[in-house]
Amino acid sequence: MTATTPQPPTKAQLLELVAALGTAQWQDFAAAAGRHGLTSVQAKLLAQLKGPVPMRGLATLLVCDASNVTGIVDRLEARGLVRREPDPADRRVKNVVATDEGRETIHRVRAEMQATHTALDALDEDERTTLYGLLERLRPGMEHRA
Amino acid sequence: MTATTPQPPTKAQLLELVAALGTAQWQDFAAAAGRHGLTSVQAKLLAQLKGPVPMRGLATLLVCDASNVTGIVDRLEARGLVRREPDPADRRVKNVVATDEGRETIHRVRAEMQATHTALDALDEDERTTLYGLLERLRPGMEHRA
DNA sequence: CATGGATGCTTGATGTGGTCAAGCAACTCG
DNA sequence: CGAGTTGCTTGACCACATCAAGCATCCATG
Repeated sequence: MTATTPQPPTKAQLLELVAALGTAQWQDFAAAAGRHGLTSVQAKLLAQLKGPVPMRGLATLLVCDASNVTGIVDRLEARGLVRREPDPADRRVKNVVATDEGRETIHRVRAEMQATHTALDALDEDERTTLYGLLERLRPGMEHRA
Repeated sequence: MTATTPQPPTKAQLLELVAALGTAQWQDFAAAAGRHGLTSVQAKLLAQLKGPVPMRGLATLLVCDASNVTGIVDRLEARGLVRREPDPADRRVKNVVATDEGRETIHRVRAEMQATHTALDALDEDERTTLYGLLERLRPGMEHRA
């Protein structure tokens, strides 16, 4: 059942498969976030905070309106997972940083994505390298969206 | 450019890459749907309708509450993209079917996912076959989520 | 400088998507 | 027949998405 397949998959099939996987991983992420009382969007925002990020930057990263970020950060801040601090260089800007608890929480969420982790275990190192290489070639084209 | 890479990617890196690709594809899908006046969820529902599907089935497919489906189908029906028809075998059930316009619309949405299509063009047939095989091995583990 | 235009953030209005609890109609099975 | 189950809708409520408006601050140009 290995590659004796003379039939390469349709672009549509491949597309569908990528979509299914993306969805599955997203569900897994959302479920893990939910166990910690976070919505998936809140968790996604938290995941971006490796350092201080201005509100505007978060809007860009999340591909949404800036006014939207205000509310999400409000709720995260209310739970003490995130802090707004003034930017020393520009008083308009508020930089968002994860608190210790915030970092801890998002770390756990990632670790708890069991379905995704066990799925990846199905591949050995060579296969992962191959997959990584192929996926990386797909990425750039996805990004230059208008 | 075959496997002379001695460094296999971390699971975390691979995971992140899959997530990024899934997000990019989703954005592409949402944008295409938006151009036709549909939200991404509406388009996703429409994409499931290859035949008649009961409301309950849609809830399962979309992994959400049945009460949620009511509203989404309401809005699609108001635009004439979808119809509710009674199930001959069970009068409780309402089967949702896409209208001609609905099928046409979702078909166009798929076709307009330019970023995704051009990304896939970066791979030749062999690579697509390889990728498909690898991704398929990932899928089952993603699905048996509780 | 001074002032006009950009930029960063928040607020408010509005629509959609998500949950849950409750309700009704219809099926099923003892 | 009657009790329980299932399928769908409704209503209440919150999160998230957009847009338009507003305010503070920055910046560039005169």
